[in-house]
Amino acid sequence: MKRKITLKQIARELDVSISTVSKALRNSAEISDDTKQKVQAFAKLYNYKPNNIALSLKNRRTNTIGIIIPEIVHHFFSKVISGVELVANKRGYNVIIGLSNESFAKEVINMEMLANGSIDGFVLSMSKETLKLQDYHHINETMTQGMPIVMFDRVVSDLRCDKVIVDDFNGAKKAVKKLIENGCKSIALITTEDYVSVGKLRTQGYLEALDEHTMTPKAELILKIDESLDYEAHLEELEKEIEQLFQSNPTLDGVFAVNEIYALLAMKVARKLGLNVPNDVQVIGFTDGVLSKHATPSLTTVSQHAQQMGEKAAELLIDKLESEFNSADEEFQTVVITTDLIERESTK
Amino acid sequence: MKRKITLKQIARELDVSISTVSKALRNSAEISDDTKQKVQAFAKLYNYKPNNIALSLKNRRTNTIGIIIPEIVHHFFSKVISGVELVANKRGYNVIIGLSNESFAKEVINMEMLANGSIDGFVLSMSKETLKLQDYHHINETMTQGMPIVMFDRVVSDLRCDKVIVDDFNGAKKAVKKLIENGCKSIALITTEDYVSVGKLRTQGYLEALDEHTMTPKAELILKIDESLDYEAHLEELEKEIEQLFQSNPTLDGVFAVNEIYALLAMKVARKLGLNVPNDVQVIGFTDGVLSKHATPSLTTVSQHAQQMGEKAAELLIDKLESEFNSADEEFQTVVITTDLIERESTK
DNA sequence: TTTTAACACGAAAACGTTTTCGTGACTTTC
DNA sequence: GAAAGTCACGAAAACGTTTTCGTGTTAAAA
Repeated sequence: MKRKITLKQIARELDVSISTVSKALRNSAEISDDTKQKVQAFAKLYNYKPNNIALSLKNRRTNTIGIIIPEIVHHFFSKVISGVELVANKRGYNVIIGLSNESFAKEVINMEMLANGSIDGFVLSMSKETLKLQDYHHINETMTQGMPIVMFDRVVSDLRCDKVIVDDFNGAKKAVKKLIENGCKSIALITTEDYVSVGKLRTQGYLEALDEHTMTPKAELILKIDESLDYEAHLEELEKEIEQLFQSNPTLDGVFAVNEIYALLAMKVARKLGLNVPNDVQVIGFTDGVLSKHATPSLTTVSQHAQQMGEKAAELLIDKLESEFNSADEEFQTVVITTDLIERESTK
Repeated sequence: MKRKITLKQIARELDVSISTVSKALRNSAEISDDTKQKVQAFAKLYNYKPNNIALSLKNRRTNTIGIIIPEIVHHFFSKVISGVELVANKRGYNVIIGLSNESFAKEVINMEMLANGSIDGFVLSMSKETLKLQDYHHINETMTQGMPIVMFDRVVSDLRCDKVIVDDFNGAKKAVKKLIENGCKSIALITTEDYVSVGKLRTQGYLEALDEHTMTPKAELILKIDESLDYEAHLEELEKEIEQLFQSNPTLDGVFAVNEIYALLAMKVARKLGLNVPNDVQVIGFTDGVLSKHATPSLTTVSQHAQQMGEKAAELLIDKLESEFNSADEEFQTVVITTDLIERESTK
């Protein structure tokens, strides 16, 4: 088990100084061609590669960016990572991940762990708990120490940093308008509690669309799912709630759901109640995950372009990292990724 | 934008030596209580945290593990990462990801990038291209340099390292036996080309199950999908192939597919041909992804316990890292994660 | 009083780089 | 033949730690 070879070892072996080796490898004009050749050949033979850690220490930059997300087993987030990784690699950066599991404490710990020199900057999406507690001290402290942060999707507008967000409001509005144009008269909304900014905006889009068509929103058509019975764990209760929604609104002919699972469940309930999708009731979801594409009938959704979000976030971060001179001007951008309505079989 | 504070700065500020500060913070007995208190208070005030990079350089270990996977937008792989991250964090390690996108070149580049000091060891699953080319020099070189590797899922048995694999053979066998016991007489297999070890083993399991029930396999019941038309991109062609399979085998009453997509497509085709699942034809897939759970009818699958694989792989790796003394004995384990058959609506 | 021991701290090396600044040996120039 | 310039290389500092080994001061023991 031989260790990796270092400059020092090459120097000793070739009976020159460390400086000479270093310069020879970087093709410095200071070194004679003879020596260069000798050194380079030797280095190649022993497969010398400079030690990243030593470089990081010397340069005070790691060429690594950290990404903090609530969970990774999730089509949207993994797609974002994919985008981040793509541009990071293209620009010579590595990506290190931290999962918060929607927990405030884990988010803080993870960030502190990475902020101590391991990375040059963060791309992050906040955990639900953090959003609920509205405690952003860890974010602020990190930024104060000169470490740039780019937030995406689950952002909070007060924080002074770059942001990449989805056009939740217009995405939702577009979807609901589509339902209306397709002839729906009684459109339900299945959404989350309001503290997740994303859910709130989508709700507003729903209301706005109704308003523009002079339809009055009815409280009984809006179902807010308690986050505590998050999907996977409590699918059946969730289904019951949605069934109840259908039963107490017999005229229901359209559903807009803020995520895939809610939409799929709505279709399932409809089928169970003998309703045909899309003939009796049309359904639109949010997030272009695998479920929408492979469901039967396949689901019309609002596509978020997650990969593009990741790419943009990484670009913003790296741009900031590489223009380090502007310590003063400090201007932050918010990039909005537009949504597309992908029409499939669940709408007419 | 103030930089993070260092030992040197604290030392200068408090007019003591760097050594004293370091020792005081680590509560060394060499330092008087007076000085300790002073130093610790100051450090706390300025939120001192030791610089990870400097520590890594000094200790020659980064407490970071690298994970190389073919893609991340994939339920199985993201679940594995989730498992790796879980135990890594529990044991004080960070996780850095590298995506190969199923490309040999990217796999090599990524590994070289990380192997130069950034990480202490690898968890990896090989790209299809690497498996096809059978070029493992990068793996061997990395191991020669004393960097441990744990492979999972897509492994190659010749390589001398720890491995974590799924019991593909028995998983497949169990599934097919289930179909047989449920009364299927004509069972199709939808699989991949053989060079992906995983596909090969599942095929063998299928054959073995038939054999044990003295059923003779028929070539026309085995559909090998060409990898080049991998899912997502060529869904329609794929569907046609499967439809052809159904039509040229009218007595078909069972399907075992080596992944979710193939299984879902089989159900779709069956429905299209007026066949009821599970009454006319029963279907079992492989991989416990989201699709299986949320499909209609929901899909009976062989569960791979991806998260558990990740956890186990990380444990093996960290165990090896932390027992560094055994440079000689070099014994490697192969852990087999057993599969479970999760019965849902697509079987009787 | 002298020797010894305990105490509290500092200097310096080491981890592996890059880079600045010398410096000795030649070569050129007048 | 002396001054100046070029060439090829080495010493050392710096990045931020930890740790080993002094060392000067004071208190206890002889």
